[in-house]
Amino acid sequence: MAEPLPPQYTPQENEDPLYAWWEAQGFFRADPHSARQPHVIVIPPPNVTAQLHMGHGLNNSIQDVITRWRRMQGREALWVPGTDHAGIATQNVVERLLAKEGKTRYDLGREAFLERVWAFVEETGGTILRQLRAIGCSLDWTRTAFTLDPGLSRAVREVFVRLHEKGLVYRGNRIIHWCPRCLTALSDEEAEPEETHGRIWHLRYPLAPGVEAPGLPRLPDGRPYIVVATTRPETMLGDTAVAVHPDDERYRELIGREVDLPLAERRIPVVGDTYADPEFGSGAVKITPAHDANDFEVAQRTGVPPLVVMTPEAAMNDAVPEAFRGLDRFEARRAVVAAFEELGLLDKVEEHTHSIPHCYRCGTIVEPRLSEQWFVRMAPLAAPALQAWRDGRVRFHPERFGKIYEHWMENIRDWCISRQLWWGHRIPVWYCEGCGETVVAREDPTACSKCGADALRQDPDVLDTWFSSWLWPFSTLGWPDETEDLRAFYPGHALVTAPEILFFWVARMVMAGLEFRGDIPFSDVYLTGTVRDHLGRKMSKSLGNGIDPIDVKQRFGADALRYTVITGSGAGTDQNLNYENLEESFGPGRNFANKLWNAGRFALMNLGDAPRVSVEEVRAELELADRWILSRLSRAVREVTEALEKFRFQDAALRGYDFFWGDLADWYLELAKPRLRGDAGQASQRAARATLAEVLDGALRLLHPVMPFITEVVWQKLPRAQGDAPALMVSAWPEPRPAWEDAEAEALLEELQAVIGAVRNIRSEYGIQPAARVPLRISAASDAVRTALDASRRALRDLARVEEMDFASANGEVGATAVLRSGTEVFIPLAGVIDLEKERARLRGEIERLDGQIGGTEKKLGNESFVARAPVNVVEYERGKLASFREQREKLAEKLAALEGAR
RNA sequence: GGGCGCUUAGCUCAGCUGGUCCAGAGCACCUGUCUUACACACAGGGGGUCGGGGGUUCGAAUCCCUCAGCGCCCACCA
Repeated sequence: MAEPLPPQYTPQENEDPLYAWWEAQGFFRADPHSARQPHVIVIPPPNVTAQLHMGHGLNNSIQDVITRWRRMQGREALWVPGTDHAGIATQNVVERLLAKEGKTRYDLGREAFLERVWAFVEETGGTILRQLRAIGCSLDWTRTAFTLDPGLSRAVREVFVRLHEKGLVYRGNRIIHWCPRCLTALSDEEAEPEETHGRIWHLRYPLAPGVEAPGLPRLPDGRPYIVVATTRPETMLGDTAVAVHPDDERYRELIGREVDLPLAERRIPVVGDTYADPEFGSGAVKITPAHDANDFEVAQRTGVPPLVVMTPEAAMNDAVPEAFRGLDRFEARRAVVAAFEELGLLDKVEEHTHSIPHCYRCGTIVEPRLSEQWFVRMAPLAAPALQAWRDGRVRFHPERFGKIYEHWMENIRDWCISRQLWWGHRIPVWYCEGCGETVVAREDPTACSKCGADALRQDPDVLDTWFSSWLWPFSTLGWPDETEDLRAFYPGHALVTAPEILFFWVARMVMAGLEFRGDIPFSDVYLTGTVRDHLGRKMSKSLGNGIDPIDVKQRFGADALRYTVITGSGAGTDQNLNYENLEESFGPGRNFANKLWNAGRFALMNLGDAPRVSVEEVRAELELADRWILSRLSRAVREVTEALEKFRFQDAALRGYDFFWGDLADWYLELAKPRLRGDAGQASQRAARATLAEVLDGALRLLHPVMPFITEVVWQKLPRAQGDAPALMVSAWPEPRPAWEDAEAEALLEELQAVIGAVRNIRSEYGIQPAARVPLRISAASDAVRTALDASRRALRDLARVEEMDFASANGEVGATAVLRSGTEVFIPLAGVIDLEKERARLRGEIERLDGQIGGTEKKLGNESFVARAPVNVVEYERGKLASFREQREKLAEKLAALEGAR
């Protein structure tokens, strides 16, 4: 006889050892030689130095639900783990550490700095992978990947070279987003716009001497001027033209003439370009080609030269007059405005709200800057990726993200992939110091391919971190080699991630998959919502409003964590969790785990170690409750499976919960108790045991993907069916059993539940003591119902505490009646059960009290001065109260009438 | 400036393609109960004019229009 189990489940004692056992058994490993159909998910690689947060908790729980479900369905389920080197993010972290020592990366030099980063990564990296184990993720750890691994680095280089060979990678001098703090170029996606209140300054640029312009306003000294507007006055120091619309009557004759650029004391031309909108402002635009993307294009079209006026740190450089040199861009802004004011050239200043791009890693305002960078030509890659969505080969959950994907693909812009960082994949490009040739190569070259010189200098830049991420679905499987893994596990199936990285990552993976493997990397993209706090704010370190999943695990268990995040929101829907009240958020999951534990305990007490009897063997002995719960199970199986197939994880989990708690625990176990005790004879006991074992087993399977630990713990303790798997996690997903589905049994049991409910309600309404048993008279709605109720006398006795049951009508007796929806009438005679006199007196008292309040309320409403002063809603509130008092009174009067035998 | 999403009990959320699961669940609240699986539980109960307004329909939380609040995405209006 085993030790009796404690009445409370302790996840802390069970989870980690169980995970270790699963792993040791090799259950997480996927075999490329398997004959089973594969099912593949690649994890969105977290930053290598990241700590697990609730967002990870959510999306990894969902990935694990899918993976565990598919594995149980008999698929060769592979979930690939790994981490991302997170170029700019990780480099920033280490640079901040260095700053504490008063050093910069330049003090160390490139090599020593990289050593330092590697040391940091080795020290802190991998934490998050351990944390994923802690919450039960069934990842195949033998395939753990890192974006800077030699294999993945080779993939990166291969891709760069191939794209270069196809002419899809190019080096260009263009306006890019530049972060003056990180000192690197950023992609368009890495510059995050943020609504900002600011100003727009209107500046006067005087025309060069001798230019006639009759229509223009004039300065006090008589010179005509053009007004241009800008939100960044400091950039005027880099102006090299003023643009007007070619058809704009006001300025047409000025095109080709010049204006005197104030402060800079340069003369710049007026050019004609359709970019200038005659409707906007004065219709004239200052052109700063080196610091504005549109201006750059205008300059290209009109042949105006660019002039860089800022340093990489966004201070004014030597190209500007001495007074402004060295000033930070914002200081320079004030200085420029002040100078214009002083010169009487500040036309006006207006409040202005617009979006300003910020660096997605450090929040610094990004500066557009003319710079030489490497780009990927995206249009040719986007076309097939867009087609894949249009063909339905790639689907989004929820669907609306498809339109967002489409819009981005249709308006795709070239991707700036070079970063002026040190941490990352070095760009595989060398420049020959001899002949100036550019060498792009898979292997580090030793000599120039053109002139043979050995004086080669590698491009100092590294690649955007997403340039390795976009290859993740196949680089993790060994590409560019044709590995067994690649053949077996590409293309994959599902991808689960946050909508924030739809463009950064998801869209680009589709492009890369199609370009380099000729096939989509996955067919279904599930976008989670964002985890927020109870005030709707995004959880963040700086706000201190985060919830640590590991803390939740320690206090409530990993299953509770998973249950909460999975049931907490649907696809693309945000989830609010209160960090100040974890009990509210995670208590229900813990309680449910405890419910499973206790149902297991109950089963163990009743089934013991006896070999399991199948339901088929006792088919003839099955009773109503057995047939009912088997029918319910089959339907639950069908519905949970359908929900999973539709990526509706919330529904799947809640449906499993309802079946387990609402049907199995609340009703079946209670109905089966006396039979399991043997009160109803051996045959009935056998049938109940077989059914209990079957249904509990099925329920645990259904719930395993959501709550893997507790379900496995319980399952392991239960008697195993012949030939079953060694663990729940590798056992078979249940199938619906049409043969078990029994509409009649469901209808009859529903009726029994309604009768029991009615009796319980009456007992509670009349305050009948729990110990007291009541007689019951029933007039059944039909013969079938009558037969079923007749057979359920024991259940009525035990669950409703009925002492005797007659099929008879009330017959003028004093008591309480309930009429069920089916028409069945339930009547409890109350004489002798409660003190009728006392109850009548109580009811009369209640009615009197209500009458007083009703009268009082009416008087109040009739008071004109009150009505005149009160807001309308108060009056309506009072009316509502009055109506509810009347309703209550009516109910009480009915009850009283019944007790007076006047029905 | 475009596009999209959300707004259902005090809280967190279900309610799919309009009418037998339509007003639901869990938590919280009230009343009983330690009934030998579970008080992390059991039984019963109170509570919402489904954001406001209008419309379509025999009938709408569910479809359409509009307004408001919140949030997200995209965009070169200086």
